[in-house]
Amino acid sequence: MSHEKKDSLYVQSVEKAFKVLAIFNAQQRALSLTDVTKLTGYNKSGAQRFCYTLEKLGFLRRCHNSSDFELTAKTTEIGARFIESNALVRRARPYLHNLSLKTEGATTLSILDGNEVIFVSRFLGRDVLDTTVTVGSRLPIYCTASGRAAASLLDEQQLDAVLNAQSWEQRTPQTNIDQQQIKQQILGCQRCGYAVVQDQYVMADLSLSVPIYDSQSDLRGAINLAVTTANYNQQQLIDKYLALVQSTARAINS
Amino acid sequence: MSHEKKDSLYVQSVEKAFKVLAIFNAQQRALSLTDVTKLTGYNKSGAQRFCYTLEKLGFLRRCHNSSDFELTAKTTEIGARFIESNALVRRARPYLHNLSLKTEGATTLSILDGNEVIFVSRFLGRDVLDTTVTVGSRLPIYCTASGRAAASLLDEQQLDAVLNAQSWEQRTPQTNIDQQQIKQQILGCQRCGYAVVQDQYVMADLSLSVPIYDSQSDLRGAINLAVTTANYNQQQLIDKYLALVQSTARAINS
DNA sequence: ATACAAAGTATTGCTATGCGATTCAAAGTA
DNA sequence: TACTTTGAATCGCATAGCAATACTTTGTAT
Repeated sequence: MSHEKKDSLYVQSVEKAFKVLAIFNAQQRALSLTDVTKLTGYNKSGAQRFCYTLEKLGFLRRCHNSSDFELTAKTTEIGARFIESNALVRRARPYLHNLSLKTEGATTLSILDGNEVIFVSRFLGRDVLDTTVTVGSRLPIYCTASGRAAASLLDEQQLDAVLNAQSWEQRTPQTNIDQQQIKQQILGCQRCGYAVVQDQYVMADLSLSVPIYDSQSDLRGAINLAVTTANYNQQQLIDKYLALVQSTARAINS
Repeated sequence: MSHEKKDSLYVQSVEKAFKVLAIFNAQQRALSLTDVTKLTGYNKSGAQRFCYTLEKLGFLRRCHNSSDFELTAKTTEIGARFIESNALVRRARPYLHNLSLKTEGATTLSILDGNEVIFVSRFLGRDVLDTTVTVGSRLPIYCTASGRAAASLLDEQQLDAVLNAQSWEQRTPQTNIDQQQIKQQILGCQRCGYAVVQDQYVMADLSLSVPIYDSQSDLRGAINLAVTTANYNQQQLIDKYLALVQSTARAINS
């Protein structure tokens, strides 16, 4: 993160504040001041100042009956304005909704951001394991269909850079963490125009993704249809819905 | 916002950075540096410094083929961690999903934040006008069922304060902006335990809300079922679904 | 109960950081 | 080509943010 920014325009306090917000997550929902010092590396004064400021601004609050801090609903506001304003997201939404209704699967639009994709639109159908992933969730490239499809829009040099930066965790017993194999699969997506991934990020998840490139905004991403392995296998999914997902992507792209 | 904070713990740069992010919205998606100076009141240098910093941090980027700034998908990340970590949101999600599937309407969970509610979970059904509102959207109390239901959990003094702070816009030709009448309606919700609102925020929207209080976290909010006036009138909606929405709320509360 | 430890809160003086004025460069207009 | 407007870079100065420390509260062990 802080690559020796001796940059006179760079306001360090802003980075520090965001770093405090960034240490909160599902595993660390409630953090004391001393937790914050440990997780950020700041000293007591710094942690105190930034927590205090973020509390005043309404992005942190004290947990009920405790002096610990937690995120507030207000943290969702900034991102919501992105979602509401982004042309690609707005354009894609009705198509994704429709696709979810027709297939009863979960549909998402993701956008490539750095070495991961971020979910920016999501519709859950009947046939879906509702995991905790939501709009705003950041997911790796190597073990998600969305990630692989989006990454297939990169040239080989960019792709290598992105793959080198993956954390390569064994998320499920099935997760393939062989970088060379994944690279070949993504290059395969480049040719066939879609990615299918099963049991790689969570078990029982079977996903079919098609890349999306918005030339207007120069954003790379993918739309994804997720179903459960209880109801489909890979071939069935492709046979039944590949054409539909691809035509949805075409509609969004135009 | 900046109520004379001569507070030595308060880091003003953080506030300034968030203010820059806050000027972006659906109407103002792409802003030049001079736009930013005008909308924030900062001078050229300040606007430059904060835009530069936020760009480095990845929350702003340049629009394609332009020097204007726009929000990035990364802005959704902080909020996503709230959504993923908040106990109430996690608990409510499957119930809301179910309610949406059963009714084919759109369901939401909102949380009271200051003088508005914020959508923190949302499921769209078949029968729904997909507006631009999403998770993270901030909505007024006076003209939404969610807002009124949530506000019905406040005592009279708090309620008056919240109502006094509303902006009382005539959002549709039907919007009731009579503060006294709205107050009476919210006091009515307190007694009957639900709120029904039609055509107040957008036309053709018909919503039924029940308040939610999470004693664990001391959060006040509401769940909402929205359908279109094309398919239901108020009485039909109540007859058909009030009991279901109420039992959903009970399930979430326990 | 009392002493002790640990965590949170408040204060203060110092200086590095962020400030705004200004200059420089580029792009768009007439 | 001159002129206007906007964005990028530079630079001393003062103040905003810093770390140390003192104070207060809460929890724990004796």
